Amino acid sequence: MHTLPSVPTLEDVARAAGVSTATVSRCLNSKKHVSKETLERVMKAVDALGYTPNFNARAMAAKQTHTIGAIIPTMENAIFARGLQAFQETLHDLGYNLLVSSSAYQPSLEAEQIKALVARGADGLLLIGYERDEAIYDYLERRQIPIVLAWAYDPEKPQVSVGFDNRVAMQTLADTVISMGHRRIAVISGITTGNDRAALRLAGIKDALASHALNSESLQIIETSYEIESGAAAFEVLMQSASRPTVIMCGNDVLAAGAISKANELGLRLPDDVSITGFDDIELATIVQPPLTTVHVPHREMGRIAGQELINMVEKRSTGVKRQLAVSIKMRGSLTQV
Amino acid sequence: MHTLPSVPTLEDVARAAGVSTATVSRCLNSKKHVSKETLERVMKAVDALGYTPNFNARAMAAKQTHTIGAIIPTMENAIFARGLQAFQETLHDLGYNLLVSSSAYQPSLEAEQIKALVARGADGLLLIGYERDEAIYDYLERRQIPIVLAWAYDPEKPQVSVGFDNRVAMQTLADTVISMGHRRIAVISGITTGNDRAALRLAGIKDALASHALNSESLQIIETSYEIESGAAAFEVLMQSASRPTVIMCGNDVLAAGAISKANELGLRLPDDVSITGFDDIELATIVQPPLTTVHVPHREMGRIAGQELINMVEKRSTGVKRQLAVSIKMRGSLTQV
DNA sequence: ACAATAACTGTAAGCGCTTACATTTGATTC
DNA sequence: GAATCAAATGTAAGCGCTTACAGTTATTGT
Repeated sequence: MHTLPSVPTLEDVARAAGVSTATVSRCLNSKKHVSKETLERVMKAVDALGYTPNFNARAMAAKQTHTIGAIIPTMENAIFARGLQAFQETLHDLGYNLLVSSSAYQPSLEAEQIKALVARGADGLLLIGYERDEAIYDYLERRQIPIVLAWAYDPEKPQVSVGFDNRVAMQTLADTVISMGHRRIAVISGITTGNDRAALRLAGIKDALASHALNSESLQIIETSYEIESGAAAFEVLMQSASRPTVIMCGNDVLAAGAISKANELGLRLPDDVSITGFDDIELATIVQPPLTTVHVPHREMGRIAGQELINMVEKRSTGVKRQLAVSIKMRGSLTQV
Repeated sequence: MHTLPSVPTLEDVARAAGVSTATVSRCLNSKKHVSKETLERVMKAVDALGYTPNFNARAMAAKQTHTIGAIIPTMENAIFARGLQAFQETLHDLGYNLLVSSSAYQPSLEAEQIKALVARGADGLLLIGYERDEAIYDYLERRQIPIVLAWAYDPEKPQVSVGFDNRVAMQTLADTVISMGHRRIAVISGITTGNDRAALRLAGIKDALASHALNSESLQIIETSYEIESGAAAFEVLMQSASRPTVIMCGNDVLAAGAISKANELGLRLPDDVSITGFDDIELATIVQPPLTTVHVPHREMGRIAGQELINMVEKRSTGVKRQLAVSIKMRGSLTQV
């Protein structure tokens, strides 16, 4: 027969060390105002009992959790992986933890997750892009929860963001494509509803067409979810159309990877039969055959800066400064002259 | 001048609805023992105030959080993505939330994360593989936190697990490889220290060699981290060796993808110049060129069953039943006769 | 008409911490 | 040696919830 597995509390530690709970708490946190001997004795008791502070109790009493929440549209592919990794490393260095959840690209789910994270006591939030209900911004404002938006940058918007101009970035890529002689351009875009990045990238392509005095009416566009299979399916549809495109510009690398793998499956020769471009420059872009021409995004830098900026706000060292990052075109084998 | 942004509490709702806090709490939770009119009135107040329950306070009072923790070795690639997705969907259906963190394949970090998740009040935990310090199992036992281990299965071990026999699975693949005439076999394995899955997969290959009366002394093995670049680097080394292998068996699909992309980069023709195999059958396996021959793992099924099993344990409906899942060999273009 | 029962609702005691404030102790100053 | 001050520690009041228990009212049976 053995005793009930009771979890040790602060009080147990205090009793074991022969001090008050306040002293134990001070040992565990500030470390100030405690004599060296006491500290040692308390720590010994902590070890002996295998004590771990109860996070929820601590959060409730201290009204801060040292945890930051992040809500990204998807975890299923690597689009946000590298940036988030850098974000989390930065937070870790600054003494914060990260809680991540995914909204599956659904605004309503995102709203839910935001509330859940706030209810859990998140000290700050990282969100992707600008587009969301005004009520959510109000909600966060009211609870004084600092947020930074990543993967987007718009000087006009009031929110603090760390990112790049999706529209101009894609326009630049499209300019390159056009200058390489392509005229029959097709687009596999992400769903633009509720996703400002997808919408802006598409707009960027249209901008480029317009600036070259090309008609964007005839631009073939398929909007589909950001998944490999969707990219593959869309590619097949586009290649069956009457006027086959000479290039297919994809809203991100995942769609492009799907397109490339479908092309290989269909026995098409890339880039001679058709050129393909992506966006993001994730690992996948270098794995596919041929390697993908894409827009390089400084994921790690973005994550790192977002982390610093957010903690600055959380610790009230700043009210947040917007940061625009530079992107660049990464030329690889999937795009060729026509 | 506007009022301080104070967050509404249960008490505020109670006051607004003209009832006691207990009643509000009942409305929000059990819904039983409350009259219809009261419920309605309370809900109206909840809406009006924009009230969201404080998770930490709730956790502390109720001693359960309806959240499950999962610690996976990495989030940087998709190895665990699909399984985890299914796991989380299952939890969601059962009314639970998921908190995920990554141990970066480091046992000490995993231990830390486990404690953090427990401190946060996780009702149960999903862990990958068996190999970890006994002290951790004791710790969890003492706090009565149910766990299920996934991605591994060993009837001898006491812990509840949902997975497959990594050793036999890899042995089966190696058998196939050998029966296709390959004799000069090389291996790119994950780091086996602290990773039972990697170690067992490697052992499986040796088993196959032994059963074909082949000498495993001459087996070339490179142990490296589970990353694309590592796979690429290891591939290059192996192909420079005096007796070039005719096949390179990789510890997982990520390493294999790295190998394949390096092969393409080097201008090698696959699978004629060298065959390559993987393990896991993640999306990447179908994207690479040629598509990867690999061991198919039923990720979604594994995640789903793990979720059900764990919640059964959390809700004390069962003390947990181990589940072995079947895997299969997926033949694709990267493996050919020699 | 009255007791017994059922259906709601309220009271208040924690849950395990942090921290403002009070107290004690020991060192320092004149 | 009394007064002053700083450092270390203790006391106790919450933080925002849940829930056992008690109390109230309405309903039912006889």
